[in-house]
Amino acid sequence: MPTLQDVARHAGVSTATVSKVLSNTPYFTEETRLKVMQAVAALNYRPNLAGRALSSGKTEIIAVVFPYVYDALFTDPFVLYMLQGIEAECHAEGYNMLLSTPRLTAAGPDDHYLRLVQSGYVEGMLAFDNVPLASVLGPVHQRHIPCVAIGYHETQYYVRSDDYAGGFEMLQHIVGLGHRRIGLITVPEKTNFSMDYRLAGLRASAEASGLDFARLPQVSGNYSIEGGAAAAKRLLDAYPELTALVCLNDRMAMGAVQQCQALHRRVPEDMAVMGYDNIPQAASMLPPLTTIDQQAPELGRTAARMLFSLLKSHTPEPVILPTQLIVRGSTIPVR
Amino acid sequence: MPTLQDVARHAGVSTATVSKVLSNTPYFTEETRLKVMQAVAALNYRPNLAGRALSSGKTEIIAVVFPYVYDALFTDPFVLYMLQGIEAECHAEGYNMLLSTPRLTAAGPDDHYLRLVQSGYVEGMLAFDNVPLASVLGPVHQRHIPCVAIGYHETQYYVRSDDYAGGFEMLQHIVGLGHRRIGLITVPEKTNFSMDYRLAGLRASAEASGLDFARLPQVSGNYSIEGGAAAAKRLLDAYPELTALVCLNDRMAMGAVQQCQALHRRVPEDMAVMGYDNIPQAASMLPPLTTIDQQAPELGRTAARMLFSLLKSHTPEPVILPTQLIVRGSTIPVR
DNA sequence: CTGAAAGCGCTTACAG
DNA sequence: CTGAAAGCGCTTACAG
Repeated sequence: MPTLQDVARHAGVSTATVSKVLSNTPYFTEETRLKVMQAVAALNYRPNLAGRALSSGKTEIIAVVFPYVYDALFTDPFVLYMLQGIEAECHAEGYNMLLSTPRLTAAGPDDHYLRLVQSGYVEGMLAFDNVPLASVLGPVHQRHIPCVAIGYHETQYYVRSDDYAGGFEMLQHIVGLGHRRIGLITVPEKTNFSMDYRLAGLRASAEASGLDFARLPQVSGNYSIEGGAAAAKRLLDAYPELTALVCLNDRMAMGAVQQCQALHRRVPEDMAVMGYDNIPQAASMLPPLTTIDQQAPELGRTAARMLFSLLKSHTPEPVILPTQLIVRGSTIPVR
Repeated sequence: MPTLQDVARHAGVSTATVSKVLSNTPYFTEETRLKVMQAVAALNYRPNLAGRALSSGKTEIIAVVFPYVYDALFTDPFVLYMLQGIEAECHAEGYNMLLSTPRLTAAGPDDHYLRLVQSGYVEGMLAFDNVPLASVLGPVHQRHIPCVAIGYHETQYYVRSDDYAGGFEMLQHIVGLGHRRIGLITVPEKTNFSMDYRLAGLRASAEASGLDFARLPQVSGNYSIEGGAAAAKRLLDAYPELTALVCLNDRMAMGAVQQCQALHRRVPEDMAVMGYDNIPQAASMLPPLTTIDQQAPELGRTAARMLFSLLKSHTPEPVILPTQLIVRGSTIPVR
């Protein structure tokens, strides 16, 4: 592969000149600029990023960190959806995404991750940091690597979706439709901060409506479609009088809808079902799913934008993205 | 951050010694080895990968390339599912994945991608190269970067799923259940090699069964759930006598099932519906979807294994992964 | 406006 | 068994 040296030789200038012309330093005559660009084109030169990284620290790589816990990472469409927003920004800025999937235990992230963080390879990090068990940010802060977190662990730069408000809105919608016999499909507490805040929003909403939250039947569904279906079955068996199921994510809601149909309860006529996330599939279910949009692509996009702002030595403000109620066919007024 | 120099000083040896000890070169006394390791631990040293990359070309990074065409990349669970297999191997080998998503047009991949390929940053590549429009491999071969392709473009090292056999098996199953009035939900030809081969398999199977393939009603569904639903509607409106719908992927099959239910055709009693891919959601639909398993995680895992084999200077054989018919509740014998 | 030279942090023949 | 030294391909004060 041709190097800077080759270009310099070909253009009859010094390597310093080539380097500066290529990084758009002003103060060059049009003539030398032209000579350089022609040599670059003639040799089809592209910079060796390892060389650049070593001398300047610029690698044009950011790490996107998704801790590898539960099955979420590779089965939740939400992940891919958020990645879409990150990709869009990276592409616009000419950066590459390095996908890091540390194994996370109470002792912290694994060694492979530590190695990456301290490798000098990544200019910045975007960390999905939402597991109460442990944060992935410790080693990042220690090395002073610019980082934006998506989640609730304490840190300077972060983006969050307003899960509390989303949870609040959710129950408000259901109650507004006249439902009072409401079953909740949740997840084990303290596995994910967002889920805990959604639940807190539900609780506040229930109390604001004069419902006794502690009395609402609640079963944990473990995130998946199957988990949602199983939870729905347990709820409906034990509480046949229910008229609405409120699920903390769309996948569990999908399972709940299927389970209702299998038990010959029509959705929405006999049972209102509501999800959370607004994953792409939610709109194309039958019936289409009422849900809370947490703007997954925008979440990723905003975090990426903040990171690039940081890399340009600005100090962006944390962002809490609003949620939005999306009413579709799976919820109608109670009969 | 501490450097090799720091470690050498701390241990009272040369940098060459530290470097060699860390790369497990033999011929060192237990004593110096110990001194080095203690210094490494004391300083919490981790190698700077840019330095290593520059001097040895080893970066511990492979690029995973998914061309950005259609909506597939960020909406198809299949992508994430395959990535899971790749991640597993990378993690085992201590490598990192750089996710590259070149915009692909007939003129080839975009400039950002070319820059990456020639950056000296990636030790090897795993390319999802399956779009007839253009290949992403040109610049990779030109720079002699070790590369394994997942797809049908011509290249030395590749992994494919046996789409032709899968297509064949598919129709064979449906015909074996006694169905003769079969509608096909496909995609536009020449947008994706795998799809074309599945279709070729269907054709061969039809002919082997004495069916006139050209006469089977066929509508293009454009990959998505909505596309599948719309295609199913057009088929059932025009050909109410159909008893089976064969869909070239699971997402379209999901849409087809929903459409059937919306039109009050019960699945599987009134209409058998079959998909292809065996994405995670297929098993948890209602009814669960009969499909062809193309072993997505194994596809990614095999490709990654081949690449690591290449990086160790072996010459792996191309692999064609067998497909497997997964019979679930969405297909039963014709009445 | 342009260039000589040092340096980023590693690895690797080559000597001994 | 260990080390001195060159070199990987860039960038960046510093001079002029």
